[in-house]
Amino acid sequence: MKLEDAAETLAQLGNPTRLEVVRYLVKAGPSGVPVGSIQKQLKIPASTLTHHLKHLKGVGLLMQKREKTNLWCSINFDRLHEVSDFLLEECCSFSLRESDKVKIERDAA
Amino acid sequence: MKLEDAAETLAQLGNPTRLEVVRYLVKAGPSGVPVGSIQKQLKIPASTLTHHLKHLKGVGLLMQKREKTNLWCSINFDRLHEVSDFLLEECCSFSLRESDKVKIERDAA
DNA sequence: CTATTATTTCGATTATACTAGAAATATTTA
DNA sequence: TAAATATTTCTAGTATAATCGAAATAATAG
Repeated sequence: MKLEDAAETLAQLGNPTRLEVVRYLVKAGPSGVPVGSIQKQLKIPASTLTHHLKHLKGVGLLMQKREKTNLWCSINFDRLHEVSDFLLEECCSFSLRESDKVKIERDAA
Repeated sequence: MKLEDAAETLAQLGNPTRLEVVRYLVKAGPSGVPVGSIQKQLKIPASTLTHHLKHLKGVGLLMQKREKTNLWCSINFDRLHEVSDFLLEECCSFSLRESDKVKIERDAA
């Protein structure tokens, strides 16, 4: 993943309203939910929601599929993994959490 | 990690210049590097760099330590893990990458 | 075709972020 | 104290984003 793409994706995730939508879609799973359900559940004005969904779609985090009058939205888990991976790329040897370090010390003792 | 904090942290990571700094610091490891080294290596104007470092520090991604005239900067790996974890929280059952799915199918065959 | 439901576009307001040059401050060395 | 190096503050221009009501468009059902 290129730095510019990762930055753009992270920027889109960096809006509270959008992150709330993303979290909702993550919980919803691969089958997704209609736009209207997101709107009602999270109480986001329709026009605002459309605006944010366009952003999420723009960076490939959102997949959409029409069925009757409803537009079903689902998260692109692979894309979410990609950006998550980018953050920890090339830091393997340094990336131990404090909690993990404690665990190692305990094992050694 | 609260959604608002995660969003704010992701937003800070979402700027290309800052993400470049973060990547540089991740590669540098726990010992870190002085502000001036970042500035020369990444060719970021000093005032711009200070501005961005302040942002990164503000969300706890950056740690600083003075030594003589140099201010050494290092990444807070724990914080980086936290935000990375947030993205995939509560999606365990759905979070398999396509590549992993293929592997499972192959094992089953 | 009309009514109903779902979603998007338009338009306007308001706020916030990015950038970097110049000057200021701090810290060390001579 | 003076000079050198490192970093920050100040300031200002420019751009981009968030928000949402009202109106418009799509898609289906009756």
